[in-house]
Amino acid sequence: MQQESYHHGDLRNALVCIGTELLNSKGMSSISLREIARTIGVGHNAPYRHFRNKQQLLEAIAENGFRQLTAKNTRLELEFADSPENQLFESAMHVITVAAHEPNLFELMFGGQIKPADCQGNLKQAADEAIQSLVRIIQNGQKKQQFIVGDPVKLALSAMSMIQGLAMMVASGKLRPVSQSLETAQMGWVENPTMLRGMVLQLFDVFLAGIKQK
Amino acid sequence: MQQESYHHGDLRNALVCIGTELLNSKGMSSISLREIARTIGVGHNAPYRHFRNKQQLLEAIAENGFRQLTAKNTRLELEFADSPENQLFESAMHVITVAAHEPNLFELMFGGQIKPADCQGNLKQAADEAIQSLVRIIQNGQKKQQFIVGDPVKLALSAMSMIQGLAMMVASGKLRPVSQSLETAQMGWVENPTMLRGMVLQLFDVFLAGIKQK
DNA sequence: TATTTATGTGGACAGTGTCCACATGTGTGA
DNA sequence: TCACACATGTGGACACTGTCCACATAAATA
Repeated sequence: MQQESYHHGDLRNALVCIGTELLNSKGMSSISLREIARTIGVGHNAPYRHFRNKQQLLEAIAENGFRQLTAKNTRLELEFADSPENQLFESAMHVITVAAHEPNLFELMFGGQIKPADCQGNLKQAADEAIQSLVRIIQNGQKKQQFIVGDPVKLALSAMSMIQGLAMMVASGKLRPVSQSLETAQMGWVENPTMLRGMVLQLFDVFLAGIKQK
Repeated sequence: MQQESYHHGDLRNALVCIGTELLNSKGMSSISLREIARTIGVGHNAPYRHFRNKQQLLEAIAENGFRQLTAKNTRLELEFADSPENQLFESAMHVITVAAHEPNLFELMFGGQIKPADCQGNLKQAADEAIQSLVRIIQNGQKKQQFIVGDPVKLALSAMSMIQGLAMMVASGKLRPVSQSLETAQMGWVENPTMLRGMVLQLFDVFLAGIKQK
């Protein structure tokens, strides 16, 4: 399985791949370039042949994440071609699922560690494409007169805020589905996917009520 | 100004205070216990007399942040006693302002570094109080029949999602106010407070449309 | 006043990101 | 085919980090 040659052959990819795994298992604050290299079985300096520094590797990992979001949204457009509302909900659900299953990747992508505006090139482009794929979903809804008229970018940003907010609370473990009374309102964890989906549906309804064409 | 005595006198407070400053200026990933200690002018081990480890100091900083949010919300209830809608908007605006001015503190509070559910004691309590102060604002609106009926906790979570999402995008520099067409839709920075407020107002409208009593 | 307790100090250790000089392959032009 | 440039990987070094330890000092207490 392991090739013993001096040159790895596909180290850049391996770094992003193992980096993502380690990010998810060890967490944002304790991930280290050296451990990634060690895991791959390569010297602690090899990564520097492919990335200028640790930050650049993190950016590559995030870029990868954004591309997957875009791809998912594009697939959803086809899968729910007749219902932009479903496209929007499933898109949200997907982001939230990522937030629940890979909270550290989610935080890397949408947290402060990485500022797409600050870095030119691939990362910024990937992030822009992700937001544009959401704008397209909004436009689908407007064309079918299911969503209110208005600047689709603003609606998309609004939707994205809602989605991000939910995802963020899920990712950071601050949301709990069952909370009947004021006294027990608290931040907590969502135990299983079914509950998660139901909860998201409920909260999403409030947002949809604001965006739906009457 | 500086007392030269062996004992600092109020080191715990100084750690939280200077820690917050350094967090905001240096950023989440490059803040260090040793530099905080150095800045205060105390040995690199002194902090360990007040916090078990770095994580606990970070939690104390976050706790402080949550308490300030709660205090702000309580003040807003009085200031806009006749308009829960204003209470809600100004509360959101405040969170978003914190996100814009102290993005690192914001990220510490709402990011994955800290999980209130995991830590008992003061931090969890402070975080719960913050969310409950928002629930109270929602209830104010329901009492005045300005907001739709329904579980106030769910509405508050929904509002919080919206607010968090906006704040997150602002904090991480992924939001830009001017983006007319699909082609130019991108993540960018918000240049000034006036624009920020206007933009938040617009996006918030979508959410309010869903929560307002008709 | 004597002693316990709270608080601060310095040294040590393993681990980190990043720089450097050097080693080893791989591909290219003569 | 061969010499050589270039891409890629290695090990050593450095400053810095979080955390542990034993020790020092001040404050509180008996």
